[in-house]
Amino acid sequence: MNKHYYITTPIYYINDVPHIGHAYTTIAADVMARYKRMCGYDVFFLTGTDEHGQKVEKAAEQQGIHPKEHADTMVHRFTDLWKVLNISNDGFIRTTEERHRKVVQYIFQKVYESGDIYLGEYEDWYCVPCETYFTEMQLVEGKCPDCLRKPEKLKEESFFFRLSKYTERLLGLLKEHKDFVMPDIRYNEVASFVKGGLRDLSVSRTSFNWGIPVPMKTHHIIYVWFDALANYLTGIGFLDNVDMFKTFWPCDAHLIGKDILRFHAVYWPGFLMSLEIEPPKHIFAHGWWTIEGQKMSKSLGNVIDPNEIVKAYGVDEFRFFLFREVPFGMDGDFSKNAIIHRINGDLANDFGNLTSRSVAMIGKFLNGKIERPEKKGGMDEYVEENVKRLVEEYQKEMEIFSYHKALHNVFEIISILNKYIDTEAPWRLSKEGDVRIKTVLYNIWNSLRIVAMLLYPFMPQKSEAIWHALGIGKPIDKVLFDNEKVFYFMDDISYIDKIKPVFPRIEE
RNA sequence: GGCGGUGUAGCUCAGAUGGUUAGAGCAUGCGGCUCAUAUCCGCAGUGUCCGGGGUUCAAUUCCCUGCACCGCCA
Repeated sequence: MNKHYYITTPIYYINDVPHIGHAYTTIAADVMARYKRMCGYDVFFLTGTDEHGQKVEKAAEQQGIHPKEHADTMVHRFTDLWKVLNISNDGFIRTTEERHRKVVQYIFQKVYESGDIYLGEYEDWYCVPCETYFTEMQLVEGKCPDCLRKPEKLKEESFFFRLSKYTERLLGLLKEHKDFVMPDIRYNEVASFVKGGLRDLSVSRTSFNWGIPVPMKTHHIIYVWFDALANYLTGIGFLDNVDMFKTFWPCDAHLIGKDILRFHAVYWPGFLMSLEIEPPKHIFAHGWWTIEGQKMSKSLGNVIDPNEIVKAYGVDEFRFFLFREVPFGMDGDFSKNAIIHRINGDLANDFGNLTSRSVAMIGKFLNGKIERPEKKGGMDEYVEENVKRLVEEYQKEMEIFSYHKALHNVFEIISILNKYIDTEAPWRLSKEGDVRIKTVLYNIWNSLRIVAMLLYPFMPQKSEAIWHALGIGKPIDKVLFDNEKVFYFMDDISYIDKIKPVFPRIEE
């Protein structure tokens, strides 16, 4: 029985222009997917697009095309970006797919039959000039918060999900699984929200048509979260591939932005409880990125296209920056200065230069091949022990999505290696004809090989490049973590010598 | 308004069941090496640990209170 791992991103709204936030969640999931594969797991990594709703309907109408046609065009903005960002997703789901329609209608029907969905009336405020709906709470002194005109009250027949019924069970779930919602701050938020009592949830609309019809009343459209969340079931074959579904469910981790926490941590397990399906194991909510210290917004015009960032700095550099700069879970700031700083400091100076000097020394002092270590001394033991220790730390941190700390441990190794070289001065050992140069360069070669592997989930291409520089031919993405985390001698390597910088400095 | 969080070096942050010189990275200054991408290594700092009060032999760390900022909810 293989180990399995199922990780998801949210499905992104097809009308949105992909930005750094979309890239962030997706890369975060990709990092974990790659890490878990390396650890020998059979991974299913799912992402996709949410293609229903009024906005899509309207956008299509304006262009005089069918909403599906509109979606078919727009979806490429996401799928193309995932190619650029080197995303290794195993599945991609679009809510307009037939397999999804079946699942959503099936579960709606089932929940309805169990009595957890009932027909009621939904009240809402609608500002005609702004063409926007508001809840009672959003109104400013009874007026539209945007134009301050008086909105009209709309009453709409709607199906409701009996969420209130699940308050106690949700509290139980939270109590038993302290890591159901991560990080801790988010757990507390969810817990206090549920403690406050839950209201039933409107799960259908009659005010637009673009969506999946309610099976027993087809002029009702199944509303956003009921439709969207179900993608996590559809994506792994809920109705059409029962074996696969059983293999991967319950989901190991839903990665999301903090804005959609409640839907994932409260509504979703509520739906699943009604369906008698196990809830996911973890919901991880990450923070937001500001741009040059400012909130990202269309009106400020500071929304950056991730494609542009990649063009300017490189994919792996971008991927690395996102998780090195800010603890995963917290908010962060993306600035030109910060990314250049990270690239020059961490990647070019510390790591890249370490790689350069190491391979150059193997070329110069050992004729391009590592040799079996002969004699130990100096920092040799210290280096091996610490690499071992830091690899273990790295693994612990990766398990709990502490990417930032995991990377910190990797850079600790890099720092030790730079000191090691300085202390042992292989150029001196060489001049003196000391055989220990074999040991020192063997240790450096091994440590670097391990470092490249540790960085692989974050920087797949650069890691592969470094393995090549180390003379290793086997593809890094097929490697097993446990086999590679130890020091070993390898005869079957190609000639190692000076290389072009893997991470060139960026001149400011 | 309710609940929760944060406030530590120029910047970003870590930290201690209370106890001798409060840490890291970056930035700054000085020194060293030459294998290396003018990279790397070493040394040097600097701090009213938000304000006030309390408990204690001893608080930046615990308690109370005030201020500021942030998050969730209403």
